[in-house]
Amino acid sequence: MARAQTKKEAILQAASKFFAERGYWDTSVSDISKATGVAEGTIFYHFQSKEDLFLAVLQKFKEDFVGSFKQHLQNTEFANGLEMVEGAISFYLYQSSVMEERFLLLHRHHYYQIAPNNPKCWQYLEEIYSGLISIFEQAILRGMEDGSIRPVSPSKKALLIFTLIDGLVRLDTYNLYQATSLYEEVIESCRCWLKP
Amino acid sequence: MARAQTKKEAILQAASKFFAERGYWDTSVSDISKATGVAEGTIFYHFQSKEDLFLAVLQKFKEDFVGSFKQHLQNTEFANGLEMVEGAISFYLYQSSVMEERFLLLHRHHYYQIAPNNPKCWQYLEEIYSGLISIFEQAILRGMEDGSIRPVSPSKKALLIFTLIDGLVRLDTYNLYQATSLYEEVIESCRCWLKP
Amino acid sequence: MARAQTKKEAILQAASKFFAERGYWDTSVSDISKATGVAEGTIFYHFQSKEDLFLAVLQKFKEDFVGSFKQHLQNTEFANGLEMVEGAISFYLYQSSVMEERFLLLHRHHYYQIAPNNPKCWQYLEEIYSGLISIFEQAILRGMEDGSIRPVSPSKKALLIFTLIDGLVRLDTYNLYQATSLYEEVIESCRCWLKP
Amino acid sequence: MARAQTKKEAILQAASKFFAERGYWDTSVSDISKATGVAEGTIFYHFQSKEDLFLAVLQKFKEDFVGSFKQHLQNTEFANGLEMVEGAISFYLYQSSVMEERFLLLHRHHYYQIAPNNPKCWQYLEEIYSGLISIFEQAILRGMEDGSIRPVSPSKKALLIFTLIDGLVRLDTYNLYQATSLYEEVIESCRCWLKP
DNA sequence: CATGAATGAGACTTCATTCAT
DNA sequence: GATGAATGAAGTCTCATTCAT
Repeated sequence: MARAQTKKEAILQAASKFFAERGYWDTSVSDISKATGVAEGTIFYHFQSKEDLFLAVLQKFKEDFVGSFKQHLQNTEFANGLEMVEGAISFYLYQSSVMEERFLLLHRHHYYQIAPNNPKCWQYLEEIYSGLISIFEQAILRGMEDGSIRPVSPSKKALLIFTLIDGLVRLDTYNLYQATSLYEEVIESCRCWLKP
Repeated sequence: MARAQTKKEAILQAASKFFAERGYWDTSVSDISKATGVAEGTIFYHFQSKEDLFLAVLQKFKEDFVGSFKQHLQNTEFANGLEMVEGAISFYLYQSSVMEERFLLLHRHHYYQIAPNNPKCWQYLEEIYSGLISIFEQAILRGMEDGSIRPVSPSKKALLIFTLIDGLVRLDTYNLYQATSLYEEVIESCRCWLKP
Repeated sequence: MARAQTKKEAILQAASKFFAERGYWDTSVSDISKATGVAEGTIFYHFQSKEDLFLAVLQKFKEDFVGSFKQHLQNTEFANGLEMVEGAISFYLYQSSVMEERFLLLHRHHYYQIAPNNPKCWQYLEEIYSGLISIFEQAILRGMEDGSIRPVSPSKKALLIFTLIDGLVRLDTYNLYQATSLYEEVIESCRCWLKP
Repeated sequence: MARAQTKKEAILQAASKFFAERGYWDTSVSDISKATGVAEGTIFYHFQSKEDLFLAVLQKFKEDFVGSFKQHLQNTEFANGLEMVEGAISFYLYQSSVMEERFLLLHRHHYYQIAPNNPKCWQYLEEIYSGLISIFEQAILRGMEDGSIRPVSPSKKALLIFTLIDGLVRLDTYNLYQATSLYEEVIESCRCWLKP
């Protein structure tokens, strides 16, 4: 993690870590204060409220994660659309093993306690999910164009694929199943859905 | 919801509802007390602690949900294993539309804050998941025997199918996507994985 | 401890033990109920309140302890008054090493929180102390008559001797000093006060 | 009592008074809050817990009382060691009549419920007692050197003398006996133990 | 910009006591 | 005689938030 340049950044970083690892309700403003060495008052100087801080963390997460995902795929050469889908799956599963923290933040449930009464939270959440799903959708579209993928409903299949791999990561994060060990099976199963 | 016969049942019912809808941390014992008309002290007379109450809710959920699922499949005639898999998928998705509360309880994240320090919570959680997944596994095994399903790894495919539909229900519950509208697509996709 | 014949006795015995070992405030009626297998309601059937139960324990203590002390001295032959004083000291220190529980009850401070508002508690307490002190006083009187003790104020010296050995037992009970190891020194010191 | 300069001091003073007069268990944090006009939350801001507050009170007591005792003896001229012992006895008995509160805190039993599980409490307690006893021990040593006291075991006699006068103060505080009226008798009795 | 003492509402929990059975 | 479910007041403690500096 890059060293924070300002107190505001330090707060954001620590909050990110705590919210991901312990969850929203189990993280106190005092925890963040102690971990950063920043006074409690200062946190409320930079962020209107704890909820506001959470939203800032969520926004940063959205930009970082969805952005880095898109960028990775743009910087990589894929022979065709099918391989791009597989590349996206790989990247997602790989990220989950090296950056568990990020996924914990995504899979924590606290959104759904804040979101119903907070349009902004709701908006970020939708943007994250549709951002991720659209990545798969576009890969499928490309595959249909280049013939590596048979004619399917791109949006529906993208949704299914995303749901599948996100669900696996979740089971993994909770230590219920060593789901990522299913890597070959997952790739194979998705290929089965898409190949001509 | 059936009217509770005893105060203990009433507490259990109200706690179930609150934990599912609001989550563990956002439900106070006082909330349950007010909703049931039972004194706070009475709740602690019947349950050692709030966490103990949560465990009782979880156990009841396990017995009710996994039990009713298994029973439904036993009471229904299926032409072959593949149809049994599809029946299980249908039942799961149907349940999610009529008993949203149950799935909210299943998908809440609070387990994962309690489970690490509470073996019993962990045990219930594992039993719920392995109970549900084994339902699919057995249907696949039957299908492989009667030839309606091609040779696959039953445990791996069962895990994938469960992950897929459970993930869809989750997105639905959160109102992110009208995932159950994908019913036909899901059935078709799973058939693609299994048919000979 | 003799097995209790009635529930009331069982309550009294368990309460005695708990009040001595844990103190009044750290003993709950529920503790006594669990330890005896007697229902909580039953305790309040036999004793008006927790304070009332405490008073019953105190009264029993008074009768048992002061009584057994007096009896021991009556049943023992002493060559003269001085030896009787020494015998009383021995008995007190010996009791403290074999029946620590009794002394804990005596030395616990809770009396002084109950006594100010409860004449009965006050009365028991005075009776216990004056009972014990009068034992020493009478031995001194006997010693002055038979010439084994020089002329002193019996009441004052009795009070000093009692204070001394009771204080030592207290330090011992608290594990602050191995006070009973001072046995020889104590006997010698008291003899110094009394010998002709 | 000096007027408190800060809220923390005010809390400490009020806690001191309550713990001494009513004891630990019969003093609630709310009592201290009401008596000082300080919010309950503030008490927990300055002291981690009620037990922590008690420890702070105990430490202050140790420093104040043992310190002022030692200082008094240093600032007073004594003809010899025996007179110094008598001076210490006088000071102790005098203090008990003018600063009853201090002795109540010392004689309360609550230490012995906290100390077994709290090394710091245990340490303070030992320091208080050994501090007080060593005062008498040093006076005896001086007396043995200057010949005003006959050869005795300084540590054992110091312990006996302390136990005696501390026990008397306790009986006095509890209003069981007007023990300080025994002043002459006590002095005479100790002299009997020590004089050549 | 930043601080940290102070707050008070509300959290979980304990417990002596009551009362219908 | 005996029970145990039920109570509610009171306990300790947490925490997001405010405000004077």
